[in-house]
Amino acid sequence: MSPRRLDPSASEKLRRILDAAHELCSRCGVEGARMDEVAALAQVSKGTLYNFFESKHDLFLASMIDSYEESLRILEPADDDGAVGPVAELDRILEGMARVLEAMAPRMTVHYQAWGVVAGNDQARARLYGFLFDFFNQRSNDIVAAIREGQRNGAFAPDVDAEAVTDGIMALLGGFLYRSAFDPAYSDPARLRACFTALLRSTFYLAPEGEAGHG
Amino acid sequence: MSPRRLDPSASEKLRRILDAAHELCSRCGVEGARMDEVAALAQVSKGTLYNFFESKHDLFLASMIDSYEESLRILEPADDDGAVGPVAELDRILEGMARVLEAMAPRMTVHYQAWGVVAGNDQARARLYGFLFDFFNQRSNDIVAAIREGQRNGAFAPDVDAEAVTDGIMALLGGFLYRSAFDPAYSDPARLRACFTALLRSTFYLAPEGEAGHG
Amino acid sequence: MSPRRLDPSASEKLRRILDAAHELCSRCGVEGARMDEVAALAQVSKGTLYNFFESKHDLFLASMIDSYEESLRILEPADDDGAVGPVAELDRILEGMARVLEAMAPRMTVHYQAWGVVAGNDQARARLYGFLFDFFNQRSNDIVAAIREGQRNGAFAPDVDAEAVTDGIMALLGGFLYRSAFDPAYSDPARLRACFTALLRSTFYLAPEGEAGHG
Amino acid sequence: MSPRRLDPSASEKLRRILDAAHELCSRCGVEGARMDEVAALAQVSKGTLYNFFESKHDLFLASMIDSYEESLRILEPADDDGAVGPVAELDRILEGMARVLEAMAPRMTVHYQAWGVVAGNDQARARLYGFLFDFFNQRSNDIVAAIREGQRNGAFAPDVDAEAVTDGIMALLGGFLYRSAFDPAYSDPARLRACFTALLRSTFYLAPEGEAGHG
DNA sequence: AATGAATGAGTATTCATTCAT
DNA sequence: TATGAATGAATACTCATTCAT
Repeated sequence: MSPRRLDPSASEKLRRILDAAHELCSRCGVEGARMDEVAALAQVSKGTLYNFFESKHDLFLASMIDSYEESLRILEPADDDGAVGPVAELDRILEGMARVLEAMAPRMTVHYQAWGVVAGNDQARARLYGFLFDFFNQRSNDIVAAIREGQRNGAFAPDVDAEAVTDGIMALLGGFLYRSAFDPAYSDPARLRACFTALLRSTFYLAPEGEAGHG
Repeated sequence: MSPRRLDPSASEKLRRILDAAHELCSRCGVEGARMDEVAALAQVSKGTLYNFFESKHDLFLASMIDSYEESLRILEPADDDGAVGPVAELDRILEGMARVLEAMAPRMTVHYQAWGVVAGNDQARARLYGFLFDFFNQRSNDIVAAIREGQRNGAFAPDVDAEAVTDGIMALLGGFLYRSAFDPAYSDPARLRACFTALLRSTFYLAPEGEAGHG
Repeated sequence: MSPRRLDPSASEKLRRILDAAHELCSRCGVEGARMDEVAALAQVSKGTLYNFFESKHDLFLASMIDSYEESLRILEPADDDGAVGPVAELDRILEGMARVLEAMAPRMTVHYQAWGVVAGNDQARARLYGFLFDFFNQRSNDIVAAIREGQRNGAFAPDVDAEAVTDGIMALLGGFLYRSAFDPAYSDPARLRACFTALLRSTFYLAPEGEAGHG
Repeated sequence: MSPRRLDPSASEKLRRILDAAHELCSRCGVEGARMDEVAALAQVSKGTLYNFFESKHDLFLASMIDSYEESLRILEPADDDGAVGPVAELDRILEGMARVLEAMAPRMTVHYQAWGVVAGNDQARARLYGFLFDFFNQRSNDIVAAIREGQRNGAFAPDVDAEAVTDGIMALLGGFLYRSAFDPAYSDPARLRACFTALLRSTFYLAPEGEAGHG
């Protein structure tokens, strides 16, 4: 009879908690954030926080990894736009990165704090580092594969060191993220795209240079 | 009459304090480090710490900026090796960056914590951000100037976007630093040099491509 | 229609709860025991605990008094073995005490904690102290009565201070209980019986000394 | 120049802390006592409490063991009153026990709480139990030695089981202590002395019975 | 009556900072 | 100027108790 308003499901609560932690972390830093405030902002009691997480460190680490994941989710939906060959594939990957920069830059203050949180806690560090290591390596593998495929079918210059170029592409993203933390100009995805163009297009795309390429 | 036991000079003490702070920061994180431990490791009393610094935050911020400066000092002495033109100048800059990576990578865990320390403290943040902003912009200006000089005297391709390439070069350093924090493979300067080669040489150095360049 | 799954009777549940409390009390102490654990061990919900008891203190106090009662129950069934005079009666009482020691010694760690629980709670203290006061005084009265009866009919020496001897007998039990908490040798009923023999028999039983006694 | 009022020495502070803990323990129980209150009562800061003790448990355990020691100290000074043989020696020991009862009875509420504190903490339990075990055994050895000596030189009846009597004497003290916790009548040393007289004198002192003894 | 997730008052403990010597 | 014992504000965390289902 009563509208039986379903108790906010556990996942809704978890969402509110993670968001509250993120918000406070970006406002005051992990050290400055208090569990009382997290609870108040998430509209749950402090006890409930501890039903979801073992400790403050646990909570904030989870919040920060969640924030990474949230920022990176932007890469995924594009997977199904019928990619038409390695050039388009690489374009798609680069464009994804520009969008990742856009999504992550406002969160860098929070992300960097993760290092403070995990320093001196081997388990937490392993978890965060593992997450980042895997993310970067998976992206790298995708890029290397696209370049090799392009070299095989003649779309890309054959003498390019695919691994070095891939390292460079990933590094460009990392470098913009790094710099955006203290220089907002580098959170602009257009600026990253300009880098891609300047450093990559002329280098190894044969097409933009007409049929000539480097040779 | 008294044995005139020479007090260790203030600068020696300061050195020991900064090093102790750095050491503890890398072992336990800023939050986990205690002033007691800093004092013990630096072989001074806790009171002495407060003769040098206003607060724990001040001390660790100073330690981290000192660590940055220490890592970047490697760039400076080379300034006087009679640079013979923009190509050599750029080579020198790139080589300096490889050495900076080598020097900074082992310290990244500490450096990243700076963000945690300064979050929620406007003054400290301004100081850290200002330091980094200035460092990166000065480097960028040097590089842009070298490229423009090279374009003016025909050493570099004229159609290259000097600013975008410069952003890219700086980003490569930043990106390697970022990634080295969780993937030791990226603290290897040889890997960064390989990136420079793959992404830059063929792009805008006219020389390696003969007098032809891109067109 | 419904399968009429018989709920375990309330008394069964109560039994499980009291036993669980006792078990945890002896493992971790009252302070260390948590209601969660009691509920889990008793296989009821936490809410059910509060249907039976007002509070944690109430529950543990009840558990401890129950444990006392359980240990002392051993004294009762013997009441009906046709006692044949004060000597046999006293023997029966002493033997009962040896059996009480045997039953209580393993529970002393728990019993002593009762004082911690009731300290600072006048009502609870009154309840526990009242219980113990009554038990000891009833036993004392029984013993005094037996001795006086024996003195009246010539079985015991007439010059013995019945009250002092009774205090002594009760104290022997109390003393063994006290010491058994930290020295397991004193939980051995044979050792208590040896005390009774050494201190009591020759003192005021006329019988063992032949018809002569002390005079 | 200034009166150089010596900082209260550490031992003075320690004394105040232990006494404050004892006081609060007897008023509210260990569980009910708060560190804030201990600090206030001892006129030190909470931090100082933790300079002396690892934890609340540690502090109260130390306070309780100190309280035992304090109560038992009453036994020691008498050692040098030229004891004139085993009868006087035993009298001295028994009188010491009566005085111990007098000193300890008001502290029993606190002493019993020790069990609550050490339950579930193996190390603390070992420390408390070890202390009590040693105290009781040392007293027992003294008593057994005095009885044997008396038997050797004919002062005591030779057929008395020295160990059993000793167990009994110690148990009388323990039993009075136990009972005094809930029945103040048993904190009266005269009542314990009456027990000694009733149970011991006629039993194995040869003297009071004239040359006759038991037979 | 039974459940157990949610609550939040209560407290032990920490550690940056001070200051008498 | 150096020391380090003392301080006490600050806060993570616990767990008895409640109550909607």
